[in-house]
Parts: sequence; structure tokens; C-alpha cells
Amino acid sequence: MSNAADPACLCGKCTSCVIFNRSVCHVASPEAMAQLNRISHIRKFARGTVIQGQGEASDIVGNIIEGVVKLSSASANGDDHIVGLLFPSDFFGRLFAEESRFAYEAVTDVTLCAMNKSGFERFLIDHPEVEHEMLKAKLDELDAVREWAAITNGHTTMQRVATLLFVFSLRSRNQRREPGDQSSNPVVHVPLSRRDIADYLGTTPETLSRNIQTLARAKVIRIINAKHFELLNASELVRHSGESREDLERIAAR
Amino acid sequence: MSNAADPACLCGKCTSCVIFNRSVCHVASPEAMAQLNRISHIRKFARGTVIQGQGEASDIVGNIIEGVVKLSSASANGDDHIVGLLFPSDFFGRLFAEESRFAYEAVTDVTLCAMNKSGFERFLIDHPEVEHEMLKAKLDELDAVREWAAITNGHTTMQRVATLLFVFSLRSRNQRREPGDQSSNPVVHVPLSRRDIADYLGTTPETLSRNIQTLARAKVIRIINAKHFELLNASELVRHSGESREDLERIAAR
DNA sequence: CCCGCACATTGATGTTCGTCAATGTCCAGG
DNA sequence: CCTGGACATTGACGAACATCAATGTGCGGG
Repeated sequence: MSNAADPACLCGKCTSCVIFNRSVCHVASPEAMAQLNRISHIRKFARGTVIQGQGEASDIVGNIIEGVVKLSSASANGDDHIVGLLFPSDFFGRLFAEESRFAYEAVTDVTLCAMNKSGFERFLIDHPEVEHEMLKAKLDELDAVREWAAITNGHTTMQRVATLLFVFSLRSRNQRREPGDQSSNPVVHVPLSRRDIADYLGTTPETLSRNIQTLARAKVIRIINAKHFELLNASELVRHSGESREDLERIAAR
Repeated sequence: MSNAADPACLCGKCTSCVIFNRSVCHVASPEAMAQLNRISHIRKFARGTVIQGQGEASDIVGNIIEGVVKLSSASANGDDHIVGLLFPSDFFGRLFAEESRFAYEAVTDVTLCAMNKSGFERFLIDHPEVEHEMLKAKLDELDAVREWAAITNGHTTMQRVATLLFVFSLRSRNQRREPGDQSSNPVVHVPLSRRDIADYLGTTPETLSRNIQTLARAKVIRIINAKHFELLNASELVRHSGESREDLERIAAR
């Protein structure tokens, strides 16, 4: 830490960061990266932890190193809706606002590259090239959120379920298999509970369960356990989603 | 135009722009504003014009001076969904991407302060303070889109209809009354067709119409004509929306 | 001024989905 | 190993909504 002032020395954590080249950090100059090294620190949150409550003053931002975070909004009548999911390399927190409009909750155990919000805001002002990258990331995110909204809005529950499963299958393509998995089919890992999936898709756990079972009976998927599915027939799953394969690829890529 | 190089001379259109202090331009320095003056030009589009098609190369960006633009996404099965509406002072177009994910269509006659996309992108790189403002605007927009997604997702059609009407009533608060309007009640102007509203709310024109008529029969609104409604009982409308008044105010403010 | 067309409304009907309730399953802790 | 509790599934039913079809309304062009 004491040698962070030397731009040439990058002995900090950023150089070995697993999400480095997918996060906004990758455009930072050596000098900027040294500064990021100084103001950031790794924090871990256990599954279920509310990292930031809805409407609370937001003081921590950063990048997700590992795990999944859900962004949810509880309305007056009590039911809450998941308006977004954050994965490794996604930016966490709400910059340039007093408080966060949404709650951030760790869906799995989460590792965060955390920074003080105002500290990072000052860093961005001093480093327009990083802020530029942040803008591009947020523009992409905006498209993705709108696209997802279009899907949840106008499709049947089955189409939404199929879409989610296929998108998650693309996302977990390169992940290691479940231990003991003998088959050559892809395994889809959905780290959310049925309730969370239902909240994300705008339905109920019951209806969701029925649709999953229907897909299983149709031999499109095989239910390994509550959070793992074997993908038996990808093209059938795409057909059930009502989307073109290209659109699904794009959604998964984000 | 020839004296645009003189930073002190702001004889261009920006100084008299009606949306100036609500758009990102308002943080521009005199020098930057002179440059904006040079690269921007007013363009008008008739109601119904597709300003930019879905998936088309995007070459024009800018601010909306007057009118309403809808952002829509047509899925493979043909039905399209409105994923956003743009009002005066909103930024138009998709920066830093080859093509636009969504179609932009003029819902009313539209006046645009248009700029060449790559020209404005270069401007932003040269003027980080404006890019910073753009980032803040997009972060706000992201929250607004997520919030709207939460509303359309988890509520009944009646709640969505009531929410839309109330939000539009707040937006048109300061607009002039329809000619011949004698009452002291607020008049809500919704410049969209029934089909567009239905697409925006994720329902059908038929169901939408039934809900509007139900609100009229309950004396919550009075239907002046297809696009104008007299607001008879605001608190009842809020009750039907299922949202708190504060949330609705925030959504309308954006 | 009337006609025709697009748009809005209304009606009838079937399907999907949410709700309530019961049962099944998995895992952690005693 | 057994037990309790959280979570997932299944069933039965009704309400909300999409769909199809017909009718009404308003507006611009001949």
C-alpha cells in the first residue's frame, strides 16, 4: 500500500483480479490503477445478507468478484420484485445519488471489490477515461434492462421460464460440472430460490414450478435438483422461449 | 455560425433553447456550448415517422425539444412492446454502439435538436463535464426503467392504468388547458393511441379500454376524448394505482 | 356534407394464472 | 438416525385477462 504512489508498481490486487478485464477498471492507467488499489478493499457477504436496503443512504460501491446479487424493489402492498441481477464483473451500487432506490441482497455468498462511494466518485471525476467506460457499461445495462422488461411484459410464463433457463445455460456454459455428473449435456445452474426466480419473472413459485415440471415432462430439461438442470433439448427450449436464438445470445452476453 | 469560435458569443440557438436547463447541455462551458451550436441542427419529424429502425445503424442523436418518442422492441413473434417513452429534454439515440437495439418512432410531431452521432461522441470525449452529466442522466434513467419494470410486472392492469394516468397528470400539470375547458380540475393529456398505451402497459387495447371505462363509471376520471381526461378524484386514482403518492411523484419527476 | 376508414368500445367466451390448501422433499442440528 | 423447518411440488378453484367478433365514434378527404 505504501508504494501505491509509484505508478509503475502494480503489486496490488487489481493485476491479479479475476474480473479485471471484464470490469470498467481495465481502461485505467497504471497511475489510476494504483489509486484504485488504494481505495478498494475486498469484502465478503454471506448469502441472504441485505448489503444495502431500499431507500438507505448508499456509501459503498464496487465490482462483484464472485456470487450473485439481486436488486429488488418492494412496493407499498408488500410484494417485492426483482428488477435486476448482478453477476461477477458487474458494478455494484448507485453512484451520484444520496440513496439507493433498490435493495441489494446477496443471493449467494458474495465477494465484492468495495470502495467508498464518494471516494470512487472523486476518482471518476479525476479519470474521465474510466468514467467514459462506466457510461458505456451503463448504456449497455440500460438496453439490457429494457430488453428484459419487454420479455417479462409481453410473454407467457412458459416463455419467460424458458428464456431464463436458456440465458442461464449460456452464462454457465464454461462453469465446471456438478460432481458426479456423467452426461455430456450442459448443466444449467440457477443459484436462485424458486421464490426469487418467480419474483424475477413476475409470477408465483407455484406457476413457476408447474412450468418447470412441464418442461421436464416434455424431456426438454431434466431436474437434477432445485438449482441444477440438465439441458436435454436446447432448440426445444429456445422454441418455448418465443425468442430467436440470436436475441437470447445477446441477452446472455449483455 | 462563423463566429462560433468566439466563446463569448452565444448568439446561437442553445441560449434560447426551451429545454436547455433540463438537458445535459446546461453544464457546458461557453466554449463547449458554441461547439454544440455548431454541430447541432433542428430537425422535425411528423407523427408516425420511424426516426430510427430497430437494429439499424444509428447515426443521429440529440435532445427532444418537443413531442413524444416511443422506444419499442418487436420480438420474433411479431408483437412489439414499448420499452420507454421520451419527452422534451430527454436524450435521443444510442451513443457508443453500432446499431440501436430499439426502434424510435415519433408518437406526436417531434422537434429534435439533432447531432451527428460520432460528432457528439467526439464532443463528449473532449468535454468530460458534459459526459459526466450524461452519466448521471443515464443512471437516473436506469432507476426509472427498473422502477417502471417493477410496476408493469407485478400489478394488475387496473393498477398500471391508474399509475400511467396519474403520472401523466403530474407531467401535464403545467400545460395549458384544452380550449373550451371550463372546469377547474386538472386535464390529463395522453398523446398515445390505445394500442400504444396497451403496448406500454403490457396489455391489450380491449382490456385497457374496459379499465378506463371502469374508472370513468366510478367518477375517478371523465373521458373528454380519446386522448384527454379530466381528473375528478386524484386520491381515488392513487388508490387504484396501488402505489404511494410519493412513489408516483418520483416516477413522474424522473 | 357525407362517406369511408381508422380507432375505440362493448360483448361473449375460453385460457392462463394467482390463490389457498395439502403434501412431498431436502438438509441441518440434536 | 431422527426430527423439524424451510422450500418445492401438486391439486382444486376462481378471478383476471386475452381473444374473437361486432358495434360505435370521430375525423379527414372527396
